[in-house]
Amino acid sequence: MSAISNSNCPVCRTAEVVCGKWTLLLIRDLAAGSSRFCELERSLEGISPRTLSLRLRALEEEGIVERHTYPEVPPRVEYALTRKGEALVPLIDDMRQYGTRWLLAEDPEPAAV
Amino acid sequence: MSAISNSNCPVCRTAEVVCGKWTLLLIRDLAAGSSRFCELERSLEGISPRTLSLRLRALEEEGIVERHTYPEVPPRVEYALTRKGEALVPLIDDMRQYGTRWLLAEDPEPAAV
DNA sequence: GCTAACGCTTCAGTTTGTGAAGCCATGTAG
DNA sequence: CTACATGGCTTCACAAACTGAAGCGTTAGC
Repeated sequence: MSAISNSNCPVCRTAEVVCGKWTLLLIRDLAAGSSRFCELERSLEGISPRTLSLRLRALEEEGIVERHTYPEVPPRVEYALTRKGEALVPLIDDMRQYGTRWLLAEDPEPAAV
Repeated sequence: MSAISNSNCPVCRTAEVVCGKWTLLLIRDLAAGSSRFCELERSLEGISPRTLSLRLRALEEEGIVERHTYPEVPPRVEYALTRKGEALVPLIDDMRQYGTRWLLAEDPEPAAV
């Protein structure tokens, strides 16, 4: 995604980090304990390996994901959230709440909070 | 964006609604009181009118945005968040917090919450 | 020798988003 | 009378993002 306007606006900055397709789901899976490329690939049903690779690289550059390689055969690479990445988890929790209440519930307008 | 995998997963469902470029910023502006097309267009510096139009239409179909037209000259159209749309505001607040703490702060790892 | 596993990369093709221009109606300025 | 502005879009040609299938390099198992 090319830049989103105002770079002093915290919402815009976060939007830039987060707005690629799959990004939030990828972070969700990393937060849930997935760590290997093929594991993520299977969990994110439908993602192309190219996109996954690009996302991981971009998030690594942002300091949101850490990459550790182990020189084994077959090769093993593990990805994990940094603290900066974990700080995005509340956002995902909100998404889960929203989806549960407004997109999946039978009664779309439940009583109260 | 074409579908994201699992349609029973609340996070995936929310991601589908929210992952288009500009969507979250648009909701932020609607939450902040903007309501007219040209107002949004000016506020979302860099958005193309086509994209704004598509976003508004899609969000209207989702029941997140309401559209009211007034038969005046020049014509007036006002957009507003529904309750389902307002329910997304916490997500934007999280983004603001995240952006402020992790993307704009000078010390990227501030003491505590 | 064939296949599978892992972590990718490459390629052609589709989907999304951009930026500039245009449309329709009217009011106001020159 | 003509020109231009306003609001809310649509249309178009182009660029960026994403997809799906195939392939690569290494080694282990059948």
